[in-house]
Amino acid sequence: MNLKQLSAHLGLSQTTVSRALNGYPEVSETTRKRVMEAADKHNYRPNTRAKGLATGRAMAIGHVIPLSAQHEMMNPVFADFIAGAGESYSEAGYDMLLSLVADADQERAYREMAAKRNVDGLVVHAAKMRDARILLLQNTGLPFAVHGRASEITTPYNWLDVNNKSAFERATNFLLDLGHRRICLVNGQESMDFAHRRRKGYEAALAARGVEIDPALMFADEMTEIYGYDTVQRTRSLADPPTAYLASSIITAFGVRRAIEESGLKMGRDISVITHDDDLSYMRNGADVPVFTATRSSVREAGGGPGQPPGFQNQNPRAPPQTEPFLAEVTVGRPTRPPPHTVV
Amino acid sequence: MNLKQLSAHLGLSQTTVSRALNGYPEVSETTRKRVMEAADKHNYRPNTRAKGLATGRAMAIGHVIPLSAQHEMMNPVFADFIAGAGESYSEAGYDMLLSLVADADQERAYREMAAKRNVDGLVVHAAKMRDARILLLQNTGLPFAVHGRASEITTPYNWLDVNNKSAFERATNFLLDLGHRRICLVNGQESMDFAHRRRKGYEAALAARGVEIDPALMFADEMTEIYGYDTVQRTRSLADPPTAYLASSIITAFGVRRAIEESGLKMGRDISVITHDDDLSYMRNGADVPVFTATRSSVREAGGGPGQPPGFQNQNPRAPPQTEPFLAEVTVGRPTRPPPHTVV
DNA sequence: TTGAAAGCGGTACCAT
DNA sequence: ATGGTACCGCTTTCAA
Repeated sequence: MNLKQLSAHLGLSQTTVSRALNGYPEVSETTRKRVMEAADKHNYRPNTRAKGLATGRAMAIGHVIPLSAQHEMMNPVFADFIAGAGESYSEAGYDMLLSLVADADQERAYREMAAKRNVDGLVVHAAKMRDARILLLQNTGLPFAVHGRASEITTPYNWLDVNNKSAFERATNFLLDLGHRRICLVNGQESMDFAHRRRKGYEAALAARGVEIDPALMFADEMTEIYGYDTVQRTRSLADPPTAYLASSIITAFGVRRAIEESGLKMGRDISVITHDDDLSYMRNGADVPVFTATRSSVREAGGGPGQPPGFQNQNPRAPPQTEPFLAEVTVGRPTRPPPHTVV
Repeated sequence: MNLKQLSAHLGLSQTTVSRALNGYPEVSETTRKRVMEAADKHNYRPNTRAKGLATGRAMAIGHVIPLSAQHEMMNPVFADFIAGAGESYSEAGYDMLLSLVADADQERAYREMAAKRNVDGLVVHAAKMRDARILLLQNTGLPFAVHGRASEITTPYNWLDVNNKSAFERATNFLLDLGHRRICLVNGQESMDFAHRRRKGYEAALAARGVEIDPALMFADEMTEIYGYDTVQRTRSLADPPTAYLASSIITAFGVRRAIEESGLKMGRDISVITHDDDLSYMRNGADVPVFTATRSSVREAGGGPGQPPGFQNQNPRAPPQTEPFLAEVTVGRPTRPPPHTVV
């Protein structure tokens, strides 16, 4: 059933039916009611493509994931973000387009998206410290927002990020409070912005207590299970091995635990592991610029008015910051060896 | 730059330019070359919506994930499937539409998709034993394929599934070979088709060796970490506790391991844990029906010709079965207690 | 308050 | 080999 058929069926013009359906004020209430009921009865839905052609809007938001960061999808934060965005979009009548693009094709991919006009805007995932995509996108003119940040990019752009630094500062403080002084950071690759920020949080916590920041205890790599495993193996042979591990991903923590089991150490007594997968207190890039918001609830609350792509509109600057701490997994204990330093 | 502008620029009709660009044979090679070069130079890309309107095809495949199975996204198999599909789609000029739909809205959602015509076909994820979506979709007339199977649905439909039964049969045999006889199955909810099949595999392996199938060792629930944890706690107090755990998800295995650590048992000596997240030998639903194929490589090899939505076409029946075993995590050992039964 | 008609940006049929 | 034109389904201006 399309508009033509529906209007013929009603003995009205397409114009009137269209107006009635889209809430234009000049339609009489009786007509509108008739139209609405008929549309409902025949399960009429406007053809997205035709509507888009006529209005110039695609009614879709693209989400871009670099193929290299494909495993990002296995991240609970990502899953939550996507679910929240998806829910919000569908409420607003938008579709979500997922694009996995190979790192080499980035440029072509974005130019194509801009030219094909099948999305109204983009959300870019897995931001790197100096993310080339941002400059690329700024040149295309396609509206976009970044999930994460690119700290080394100075031109302004919209972003939404979890509070990585404070999350890791908090986690580190937690371990320090238990008496740990040799805390091993099992971090993601430093080219990823979040990993860099997490290290900053870890270092800040140590520095605040006057605990030595030992490069031999800081690791950065792709967050696989085997990486967690190897890191433990490597650090057990140190002269002064860590009494705690702070892992950046639940998968990596899995590997850490497996290695600890095999080493014969008693978890929670000899050793602690904390996986702070993410702390979902999202940060926003300012009050006076359009931002994209995530997390299920915040995406929902930011849901757009008619004609407003959700996530690309102004955000109430007085809204309280979102705080949904998300601890994927915690196993803690005090170290058995006496703390080598006095607590400051 | 649109077709009109491009053709004006070239002094040709839109028809000719369109034909040149779409590879129609009646265009002279000189003209085609001129057109191609101009299109390239001006970075021309046909407007997706206009093209779709004219051709009646959306150039997009929808992927549907029930909101209740949102955590499916954190599954490595799912990530791989999506990445493979996405890659294949973009090569064929298709987009991937992701739809997270609430369980209650299923009916409405599918009717809408069918009516809005913004996808050419659907892929349904997280199949249940008796998945109502299949009947729903069959009524809409929208082409679809199921990732997974719905064993209790008897009407024919297209599906692609991992070989859950044989994967778990294999894993169970592995443990049996090590001498284990009390193997605890930490499975997903039995309403999910894959969980049911996994149990069948587990049971088949036990039965083949004449090992008792003990309901007290079989668990089924949502595959969270705490579920794995609780299951271990619960089973340690049995008169004849398990010497091995076979977990259905890496996350659940995480919980199993944590509980074992806390119990003081020595992993790999007192106890074994095996997480067989999935065995990617995909099964196809027959040689003479259109199927959807997944896994990165198989999606790629099934990539459609022009005008053929990838994944909804005939598959070469002589293609060798895909075999990419994927063991997320294995830690094994022989049980310390003497095997209570003689090995058959 | 309603309707006719002109686009939106392509494709494809029918001529030439 | 190339071009004119109707049409895909909807929105929107202009006129009535």
